[in-house]
Amino acid sequence: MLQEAHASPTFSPLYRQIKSLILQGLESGEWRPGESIPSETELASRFGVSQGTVRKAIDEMAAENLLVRRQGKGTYVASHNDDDPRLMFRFLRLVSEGGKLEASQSVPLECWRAKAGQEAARTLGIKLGAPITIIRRLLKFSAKPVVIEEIYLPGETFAGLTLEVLQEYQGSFYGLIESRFGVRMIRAEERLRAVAADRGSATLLGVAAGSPLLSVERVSFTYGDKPVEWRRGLYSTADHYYLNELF
Amino acid sequence: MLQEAHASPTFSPLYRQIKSLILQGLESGEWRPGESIPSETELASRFGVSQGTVRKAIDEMAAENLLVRRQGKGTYVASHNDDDPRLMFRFLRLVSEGGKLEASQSVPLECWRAKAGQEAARTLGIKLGAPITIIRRLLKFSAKPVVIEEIYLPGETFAGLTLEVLQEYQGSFYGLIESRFGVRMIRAEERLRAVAADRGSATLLGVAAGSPLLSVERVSFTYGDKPVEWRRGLYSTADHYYLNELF
DNA sequence: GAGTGGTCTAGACCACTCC
DNA sequence: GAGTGGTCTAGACCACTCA
Repeated sequence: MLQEAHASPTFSPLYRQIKSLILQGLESGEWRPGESIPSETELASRFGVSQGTVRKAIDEMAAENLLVRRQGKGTYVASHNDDDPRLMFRFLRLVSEGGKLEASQSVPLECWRAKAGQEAARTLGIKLGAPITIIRRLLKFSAKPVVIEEIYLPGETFAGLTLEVLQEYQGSFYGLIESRFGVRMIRAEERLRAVAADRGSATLLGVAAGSPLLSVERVSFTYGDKPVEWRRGLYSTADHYYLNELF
Repeated sequence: MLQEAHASPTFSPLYRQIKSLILQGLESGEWRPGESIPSETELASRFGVSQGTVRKAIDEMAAENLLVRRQGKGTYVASHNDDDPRLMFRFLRLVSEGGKLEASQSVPLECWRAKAGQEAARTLGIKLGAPITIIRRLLKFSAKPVVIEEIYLPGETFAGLTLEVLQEYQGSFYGLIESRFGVRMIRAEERLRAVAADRGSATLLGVAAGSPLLSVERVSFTYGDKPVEWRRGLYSTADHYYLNELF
């Protein structure tokens, strides 16, 4: 079953093999977001390795935000539907000028089907003309509109997504995607530029047309580095800023 | 010397105590950037703990980019004067539209002394009116100006810094700071906004006045979370973008 | 008190680098 | 071949959670 540690020319340490076995369990849905995975000793005996080896595998996955360890309780599959708002809005980097944490509110505006254009097809890795779902929404902080964004999703996977569903759901967008469609976002890339506000966006955000806005383009990935979301947001950075930590 | 693992109410595991001992060695200059620290076995016997405990301490420090492990050779103090450009320009997130790696070139414009104003004093944690050094410089990619920035440094520490020194130095700015003044940047926070180009910046960047620019404000920290640099950059994002990975 | 993750140890062996 | 970091094991004990 398991590769001998040093037998192969494409050498991969045992704990990485264990890691990818656990990953398989996550991908296949054997352990769902929010649930606990088996204990370290249980996994060790199941895979026929020592507890320390399982531990190292889990350590890495916890560092990648795939798993969450809770001492005395167990190890859990990370979820966007968590009590902790830092996990819930993991990907939102926008902070108010004062620095205090503000509750953000999502206001879905539209949701419709379309066919993938050149760019959407390329970034989402689907065929040109394949069905996609597009969402337009507004993000408000303290009742003030701060972000307007469009979200592009591969249509096959998200067939049941409607404006009503979006309006009803309490919690983060990724929480919805996860619990309703079983798709877990685990990683994203953002490309930031400064752009001038077009008329429509300016009106929605309550700024003058042509005023500078922060353009944030995001591609999100699920297991296996598969892209499953492409979005473009325009951020009004008068009273808020995009915070990034560098290490 | 070392705290018994479980004796104190302010419990701190052994490997964290080892970690802070190694950190002391870095802060005090016992081991300098680019040099190797003693081997794990050596440190283990010196601190009277097992190799595994030292290993865990070093693991964390390597994850924080304070140390670099090199199998078969040893563990080295991370440096901004490294062959690897990913370490050299660790904090620069700007990428050209094509995505290909471009050589960036720094063009120092001015360097003068001043007294800290309200904002500089607060962010750098120094007294109002304390001496500071200000640098203005241009960053070029493929000979095109893309970034104009001003850098504020607490003056005491960087007394010998002049325009000539900046012009002569080959390598990254943090490399210079590190080798010439012994100050290691280990962490930074960036605040991003979209702003309109003022006349002067527009001219230098070769864009129209009023066109949108990405404002990047950075505070850099050295050991002990002490702020030692405040800079504000204006990025022209016509042919480049700011790339950020989210996990 | 049973079960979980968290820490620490001691020892064996492998992979890599350099002489 | 000597020395370094990298992997793996087995076992002990601690801290935390929950019933």
